This record gives sequence, C-alpha cells and structure tokens, in this order.
Amino acid sequence: MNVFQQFEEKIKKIVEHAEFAANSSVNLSALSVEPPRDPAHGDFATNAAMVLAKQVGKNPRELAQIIADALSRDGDVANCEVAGPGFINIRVADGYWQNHLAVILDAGAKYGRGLVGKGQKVNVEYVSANPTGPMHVGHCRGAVVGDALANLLEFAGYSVTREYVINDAGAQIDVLANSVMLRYREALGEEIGEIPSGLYPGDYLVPLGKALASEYGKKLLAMDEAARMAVLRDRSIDAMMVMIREDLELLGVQHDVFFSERTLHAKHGGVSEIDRMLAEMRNKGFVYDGRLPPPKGELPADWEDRKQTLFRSTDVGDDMDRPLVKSDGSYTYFAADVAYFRDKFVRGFKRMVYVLGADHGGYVKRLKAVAKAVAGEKAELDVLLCQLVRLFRDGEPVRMSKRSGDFITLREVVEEVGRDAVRFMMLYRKPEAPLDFDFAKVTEQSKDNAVFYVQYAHARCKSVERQASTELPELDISPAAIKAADFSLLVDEGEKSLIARMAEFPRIVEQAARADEPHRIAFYLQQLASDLHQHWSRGKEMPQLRFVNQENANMTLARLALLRGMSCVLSLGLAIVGASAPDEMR
RNA sequence: GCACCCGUAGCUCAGCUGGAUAGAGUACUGCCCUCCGAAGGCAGGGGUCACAGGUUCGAAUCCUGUCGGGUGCGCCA
Repeated sequence: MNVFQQFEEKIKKIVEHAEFAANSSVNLSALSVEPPRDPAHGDFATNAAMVLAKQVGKNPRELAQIIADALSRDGDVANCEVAGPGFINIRVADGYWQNHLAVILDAGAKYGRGLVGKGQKVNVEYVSANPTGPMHVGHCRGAVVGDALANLLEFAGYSVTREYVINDAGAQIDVLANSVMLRYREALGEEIGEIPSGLYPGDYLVPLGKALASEYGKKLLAMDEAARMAVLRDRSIDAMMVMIREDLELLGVQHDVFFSERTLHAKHGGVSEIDRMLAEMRNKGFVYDGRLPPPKGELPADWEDRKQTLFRSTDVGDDMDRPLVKSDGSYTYFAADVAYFRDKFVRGFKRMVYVLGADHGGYVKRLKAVAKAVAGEKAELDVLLCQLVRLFRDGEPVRMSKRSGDFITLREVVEEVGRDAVRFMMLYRKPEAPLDFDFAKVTEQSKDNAVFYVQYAHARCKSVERQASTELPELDISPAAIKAADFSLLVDEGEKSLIARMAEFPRIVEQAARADEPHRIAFYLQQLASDLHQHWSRGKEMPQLRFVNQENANMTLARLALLRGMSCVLSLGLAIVGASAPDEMR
C-alpha cells in the first residue's frame, strides 16, 4: 500500500464511524488522496468532503471540518486545514517522511513493486514487423512503447509474456522468396540488372543469396517450383528474423515468444487451428455465409458482389462483418487473427495488449469484437495505438523512400543517438500523440533530451558518495551503515519534499500500469530529477545544506541515505523505461 | 460518405481519468562556477485550453454539434 492509500484508509475509517454517515450508506469510491497542487498546502490533500457532501446532505466545508478534526488526532498528522470548496489539506507530523525514507531503503529494488497485478497473466504483443527486411525507424516507437509497457506491467506485479507475431503466411513472403531467388542467381554469376518493381530491392538480401549459392550451388535451379519456394521461404524468414532480433537487441528489446502465423494454417490430421476456430465460432453463431455491401468511396476495380464466409462482428461492436475466406479459398488475415486471439485465450491470458501503429487504427474495433466473441467477459483486449514518428535533422524533414529500399533503419538511428536516448525520447510523449524526432537535438546532450537530465541526477547521487569517501575516508557508507543513519537530522524542507516526491513513485507506477501508460514514468523521472537538481543547487547558496559535511559525519550519513533512496527510485524508473542508470556521465 | 486519433504559451508537449491561481521544456531577457559535476540552478514576460452548447457544487478533462489536422475503410498483411 502506498502512502496515499494509507491516508485514504484512515479517512474511510473516520467516515465510517462518523455520526453524519450513521444512517446512510456512503459510497467512497471517488475518494482520493493526492499530492497537493501547491506544496504550500501541505503534504496531502483529499476531496473526501466534496465526495460526501451530496450523499449525506451536508455542506462540504462543514463536513470537511468534521473530518479534519478527526484526522488531526491521528499520530501521523500534524494539522489539517479546510480550503477552497472543501479540500482538506493535511500536514504530516515530524518524522513522517524521515520514517518513509527507511521504508524506501528497506524495500530497495522492491520499492513500489508488485502492487497491482497479483500475478495475473498478461500478453503484450508488440513490434511484429513483417519478416521481409531489417527494422526501420517506423518500428521503433512501437518497440519501445511495448517493451516499456511490458516492463511496467511486470514491475506492477503482472505475469507478463512479451510476444512477437511473425507474419510468415502471407503473399509478402512469396515476394520475399522471389527477391531472394534473384539474389541467389546473382550470386551464381548471373547478370540480374535492375530489381523489378514488386520485389524487395534492398541490399540486405545479397548475403542471403550468397549463402544459398555456396550451400546449394545450382541445385535450387534444378528443383521444381514448389520445392524451391519452400526452401526459399524458410531460409528467408529465418534470415530476416535473425536480422530483426539483432535490431531489437540494439534497442534492448527481448521477446519471450515468437509466434509464427504459419502454425495457425498448418494442418494436423487435416485440421488447422483456423479450421478449429471456425468450427467453434460457427457453433456460437458468429460465422455465416452472406454478402457484404460494397465499400464506400471509390469502388475498387476488381470488386465483385459474391457470397462469402463472414464473421458476425457487428454483434459485438464492429462496424461491419468481416470476411474470413478469400475468393481463392484461402483464409484472410482476419481469420488468422481470430485464431491467434483464441490461441492466447487458451494459453490462459486474461489480458491481451496489442501495440499497433496508428495506421492500424481501423483495426481496433474488430479486434475488440474478436475478443468479445471468443472470450466473452473472461478476458479483455486493449490496443495501444502509436502515432507515427516524423524524422527531422536540424528542423528539416528526413525523406524516406520505400520504393528504392532507401529507408532509415532502426540500427542507424540507435547507432547514431544511442539506445537510452531513443528509448526515453519515444516515451517522452503519450503514444497517441505524433512525435517529431530530430537527430540533431536528440544527439545533443542537453535539456532537449530529458534522458541525460535524469541520468545526470543519478550520476550526481553517486558522485556525492564518491566525494564523501574522499573527504571522510573514515566514514562507513556501507548499505547497513546508511540504513542505520539518524534520519531525524533531515529537517530541511527541501530534504523532506525529496522524500515526499519519492513516495509518489509507487502511486505513479500503479496509475501508469492501470492506464497502460508507460510515458508517465518518464515524466515522473524528469520531475524527480528536477527536484534533486534544485535541492542540490541550494547548497551553493547555503553550504550547510550540502550533502557532504566534513564537520558532521552523522549529518553526512543521513544525507547519503537520502541520496541512496533517490538513486534507488531513479534507477527503478529508468529500468522501466529501459535506459541505464549510470554512476557517472562521460 | 463513415470510423478512430489529435487540437493547451511563438515552437515541442504534460496535465495524476471531474477539483484549488492550467504546468514543463525550448526560444527570448538578466543573473549564479576560488564552493559535493554549470550535462546544473534562479528570476521575468508569454494562454479565449480550436469554437458553440450541455451535464453539476466545480469542466482543459465527461456528452452533443461545428471547424481544422492525421490515419484507415471487402477478396493486403
């Protein structure tokens, strides 16, 4: 339970035993205890009286006074004030925050951990780039957001599986195989000329062509079409996935499960997973044969009105029913998607999160419909839409052309600006807002990129420890000694408010986890770092506030404890973001 | 035509799911290093929260409509 919830409980107890609530049942679900907007208002603020006023038919300020009086008798509370329309501002007793520092240090890496999820199984699916080439910048954001969300949920106590769907069953794989075939012939010495349009032109396929040439010689040419394509498909997908995994590794992204779409189509005893799903859905009444109205707007040239196998997704919130079988008899991607969701459900996940690009916005409704049809209320599906990233260099848009295979790869971006900066930048914005990414600014280690600011705060904490052991070589600064320091020496307002800020961490984690919003961690870290830098600078004007005090070893030790707590929270937050917490900046 | 996302300081964005006087960074102006790391800090100006209604003690936040920007819209994945 975090400190805010502790106060909520105190207030609930007071209300439950209060006279005004005696003969009416009160609903306290909207009750909240928050950090006050203005620090001058105290340590906590609650809306309790305003939530209750109407329920018990009393004036909110009067009610606030009653609650405030009762709350004032609590040992943790120094005083309470009624303010504005009926807020209760709470100021904690001496020693409260100092005690909380002990809580933080005792918890260490467990501080704020495991408070929400209760071990519930969650599946986070992200990246899932087509295995047709290296990852490009466009994949970056989804990769970082998905990974940070997985970190966050795991930290919050969920049992998280990070999953990547390999789209290895579609027509694009044949295109890939044909492109590789060309590179193979090239490697055998054939003159291939310009890559025909419709095939992938990128140079990244050249090594694979060579590898196949040295392994198979001319044998592939002699094979019949089907056998050759089978080899080319398998080898191409494998090679592309190796590349993609290397790219993800650069970003520090690791998946637990790579799920192959082909396994859904594969027949076992004549029946595929999709067949099974279809039978089940037909039983439930979600599959029928019928006709779809023509698409709105300009009619596609090859549109024909025909009877087809449809999924009745309109029954569960979608805009239109969706085709499951193509005119050539094969399954649509949507059919695979239903089967895939069903597979996750069977694997026991209660929550499936899909991290998708904004160009998949139109897909959200049908995915939610799938979830309802397959799992009913037994599992929920959330979609995180990441808006596009626009690339700039010194304010000028960076042009990319897919046609020529001339796109900026994820590798180029990470190698130029660094993993930590890329990750923080991608999270320093809520995902549904578009993001402008300027190479020049991100590389510049300045306030333009908050990651350095936050990392600097961590390095500063460590720097002071180094300084302390130089100036006070006799001082024992082992973790045990620091835990045993006399925290009551930390009486400065700045010191107390640093602890108060750290105490917000568990609350931020909970809120971010509930809302699937990892970016909140990044913003919190920025705030926390700012508080530290600010307090640090006060030591310039007032040397007595400096952390290291040669005349007072006990004070130094207490302040080192404060910094230990600070660096602990900073590094926990940075770990969720996926950036390092360096001991020094170079 | 329909659906989804966005519209907050000159610019880039937060805003704790309905709370108090709407906040950061950047840019501009002026300060602060014999002093634990100046990759830092302090101060100043800058706003019709796109617009119009509605819900209530209370709206940037929720609902409806309008305008503007983005992304999609059967047999692609």
